[in-house]
Amino acid sequence: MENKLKEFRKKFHWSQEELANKLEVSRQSIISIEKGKYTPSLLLAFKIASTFDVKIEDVFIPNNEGRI
Amino acid sequence: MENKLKEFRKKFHWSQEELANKLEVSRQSIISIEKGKYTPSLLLAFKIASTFDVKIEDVFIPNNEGRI
DNA sequence: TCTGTATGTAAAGTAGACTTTACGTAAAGC
DNA sequence: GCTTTACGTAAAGTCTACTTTACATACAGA
Repeated sequence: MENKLKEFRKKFHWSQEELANKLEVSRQSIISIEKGKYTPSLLLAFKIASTFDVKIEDVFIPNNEGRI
Repeated sequence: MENKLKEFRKKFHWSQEELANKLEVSRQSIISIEKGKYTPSLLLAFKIASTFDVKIEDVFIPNNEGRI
């Protein structure tokens, strides 16, 4: 699962910590998602999309290789 | 997190087992999601949406009360 | 040089998504 | 009555999303 979290965050000029606060998650979660260490839950994905005022599909791109 | 999984499944005239096979998950997962026992992972949500040829937002509706 | 801001790694713990197995029930058809 | 199909519950196990804490690095500015 690829994502454009970092691009969107930069676009809004937010630090990882600011974004974490807005999303009510830890900064570690932001780092891990940006670095592709894991894919967020559906709920967090919804929150991320609405924070950037876009659709989930605009931020997250599922891979062929994507496991369930 | 509300969802319209059952509605879409009925619309396509699929049993829970058929849908589970298409999505490559267990029938238990389908039951649990339909019954609202848990919300699927982002990857599974993507698969569900593409199976019904709609967007994630068409199937899943985040609640106000939604925890992360 | 010291301080603050931003980013990153590592490790251990908790909660929940998902699996497998097994069993229960109700309806439909022979 | 028996079998098949569809739906549901329960319980125990695995994996991973997410947390907290602590430490490291690099850069900017006074």
